[in-house]
This record gives sequence, structure tokens and C-alpha cells, in this order.
Amino acid sequence: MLQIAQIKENKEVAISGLLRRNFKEAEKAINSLLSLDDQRKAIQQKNDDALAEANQLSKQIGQLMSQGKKEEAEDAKKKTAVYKAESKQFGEELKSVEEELQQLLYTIPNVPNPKVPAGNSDKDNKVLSTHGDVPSLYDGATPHWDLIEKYDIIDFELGNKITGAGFPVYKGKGAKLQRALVNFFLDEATNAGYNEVQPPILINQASGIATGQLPDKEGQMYHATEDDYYLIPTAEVPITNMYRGEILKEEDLPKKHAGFTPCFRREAGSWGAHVRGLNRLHQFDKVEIVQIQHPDKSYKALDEMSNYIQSLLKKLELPYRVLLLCGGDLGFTSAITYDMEVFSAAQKKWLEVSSVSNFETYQANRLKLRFKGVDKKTQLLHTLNGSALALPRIVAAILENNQTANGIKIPKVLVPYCGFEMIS
RNA sequence: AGAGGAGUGGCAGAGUGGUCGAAUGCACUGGUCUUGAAAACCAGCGUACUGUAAGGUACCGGGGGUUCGAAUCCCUCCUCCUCUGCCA
Repeated sequence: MLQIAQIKENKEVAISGLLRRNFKEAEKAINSLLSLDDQRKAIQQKNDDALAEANQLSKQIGQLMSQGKKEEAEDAKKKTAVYKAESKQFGEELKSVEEELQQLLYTIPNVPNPKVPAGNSDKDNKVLSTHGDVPSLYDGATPHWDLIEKYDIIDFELGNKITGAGFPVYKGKGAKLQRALVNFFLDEATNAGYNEVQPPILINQASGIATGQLPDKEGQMYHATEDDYYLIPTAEVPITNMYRGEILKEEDLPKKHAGFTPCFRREAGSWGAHVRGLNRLHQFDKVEIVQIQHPDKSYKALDEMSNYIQSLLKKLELPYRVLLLCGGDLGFTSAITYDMEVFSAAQKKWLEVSSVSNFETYQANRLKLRFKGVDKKTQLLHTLNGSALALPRIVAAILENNQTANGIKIPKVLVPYCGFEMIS
């Protein structure tokens, strides 16, 4: 959620920024935001004044009563009726203006960082760097959806029976590879200074609003309506929400956490022929890293996170590239996002395996996540997160890139975690 | 799931309708004293909105209500504790 005070200070920056991410109604939205805020202030002032009068009278009534001056007290009581009625009306107006303001704020995405290029779609994303060599595969090489059947390690049909499409069953060495990756990612994160947590994977509405999934992406989350809980689409949600409503001490910053959770996504409307096999699932596993940072240090932290994620890909010996997302492809709450994509050699496709973002104060404003600096002033923190990493597409790339006539070679770093060197 | 009890500032804990944003203690911050520290003493010490400021307003788990006036009374939801039941 954007900060009104900040927009006021520099309206043009906000508007041009929002236009860069194709938020077409930017000018209109910002203008009505400011006008609603002015309305809010004016009504609140009137309401406060009415309440002040009423409070004053109430105090007098108390004094009169204790002095036994009943009649004067009764007179004063009558006078309060006017202010009460006024306050009731102002209160209602205030509530409706505040509601309108809130709803409007929910519809305005974050203002992108100046580095973010304008653009409409993923075609306008900027490739910043490419690393590693694309392997040349042997003649019998096939995409991972064939490999998983050949070696019987992931079973979509079985998942269909138990649940439905997009909920595969990992079997045998396939299941062990999953567990190995999760442990590897968590160990690496610990070594990099991230504090491991295991959060709930169902969240309440307040949490969903605070990190920006609600109300914007209501339809993308599974909703357990009986208890009004949502299944998390990413560990970002519960981990960041650990700090909802907190005022941290400056010296306790930064907060760095890593957590493994399954992730659930309905992916409504985004299914198609291009999402075969492991490329898109309704349930998948992911280790997420989250940082709560001082505003002055968040961009340094973002680089750090990006480098950390790349170190994982290097250790897994996967060819990858780093993209800077353009405005049009940027997530609703993000100020800047880098995507890491690995090359899946048999599909001959780049697959997004990680997304690392700085949300600046956008989430923190909804979270009411602040810190108190040495100057005793409280101000909003910056939140950041990144996938480190999401499993299915990493698995797809490992299977495809490492396939040989004799089976699939497990990357060296994973062998101790797996307990085997080949899937054959 | 049923019965009972409870939720107050960073923590502990008073406050059952009137001047209470809230006693007191601890913790914390600044000061006095001291070579330094401790102790003692003095002062300060929540958040948000609004205002140039003085100030005003709101907040005692969340929401709603009664009342001129609510931390205090009523309704409702949430959370915690105890007992019973159920269960990995």
C-alpha cells in the first residue's frame, strides 16, 4: 500500500512510475486518492471538534453531579444531544470516506524503482546476465515428462486420482530428490545467515491483506471457507506476517529468515499447452528467503539475495540467466524484481525458478511494520523476499540437462543428500 | 467439542460507571552524585490521526451496543488457562 504522505510530496514521480508499469488510471487514481484524503481530514477535524465539545460537557456533568447540582447537570445533558448527533453523522461520513480510500489504495500497485524499464509483457524484460553452458544432450534425450515416466519417479495420474490435475505424487528416488533439494536449500540458507522457521501453511485474511495477496489475488488462493483460512501461495506470506504490527529496534535489524513450505496456487486462467509436466503445478515445494531491512540498506540486501540465489544455481551446475522485470511484468506489490531462469535443455526453454523482489515500504505499510531509529522516530521498514528455490522447475532442469543413455546424473552437491548418484 | 476462568502500556500488575491514556513495581532513556561503575535521588518513557504550534481526537484482545460519560455494564467474535471428551 502506498503512503499518502509520500505521494503528496511527489505526485508526479508516483504517476509516472505507475504508468511505467502500465497502470493506466494512475493519474485519476492518485488524484482521487489525494482528494479523498483531504475529505477525510476535513471530516475528521469536524468530528474531533464535536467530540471535544461533548467530552467537555460530560466532564462538567460529572462535576455538577458530584456537587449535587442535579438540575444544571440535566441541562448540560440536553446540550450534549446536539454534539452527539453531529458526531454520529460525521462518524458515518468518515467511515464511508475511509472505506473508499482504503478500497482505492488496495487497487493501486507499488511504484516501481527508477531502474525498472517500461514494458507491457515478459517480452520487455531485460536479460542482465547469462551463466553456465547449455549441455549438449545425447540423441535419445527427452523432456522431463517422459523421463519421469521412464524412471517412475513422479506420477501425475496417481495425483489425478487422489486430488486432481497439478498435484503429482513423487515416488522412490523422485521423492528422495525432493527431500534432498529441500535439505540442501535449507542448509545453504542457514550458512548464509538466514534463520530457519517453519510457519503455518494456512493463513487468515489479515495476513493475506498485509502481504498483498488479498484483495488483489483472491481467486488465486485456495480458500478453506469453513474457517475462512487461505492456503499459502508462498512462504513469503506467513514469514513476513510474523512481523505484522511490530515496531523493531534499529539495532535488531535486519531480520533474515528462510522457510520451507508447500505452496498452493489455483493458477486460475493460466493453464495451457505450454505448461506441461512440472512447469506449472497447483502444489509445489519451495524454500523462501525473507528479509526485513532498514530502508537505507534494502537495495544492498537485494543484491545480496540475488547473488545468494545464483550461488545455489551454480552449485547445482545449472545454466541460468538473470532478468530485470519490466514494469508490465512486475508483481502488484513489488518495486523491483529480478527473475532467475534455468535452461531446461530438452524443452529448450528458460524456466523461471526464482523471483527476488524489494517491496520497499509497500508491504510494510499494510503490515504496519516499523522500526524506531536512534532519533526515536518510527518509520516503515522495507521487506524483501526471494525463492531459494522453487523445486519443480529445478527438478525438470536437472532431469533434462543431466540425462544420459544410462540414466540421470545427480548433481555432485546433492549426492550426499540423496544417497545415490544416478536415477536409472 | 462441552463446562468454568481470564485477556490492561516492553514485562508484572492495580483499577467494576465520572476529571483514567490509565496507580505501582521492574525494565529502558537522560541527569545529579562518583576517578569509573553500582546504589541512591531527580526527570522522562505507548501508538495513530490532525494542527505551524498550543492543543484536540481515538485506542485497556477485535467488532458492535447501553449511557451525558465505559478499561469498568450488555452482545458477539478471537485468543489463552483449567477440567471433561476426542485425537496425530
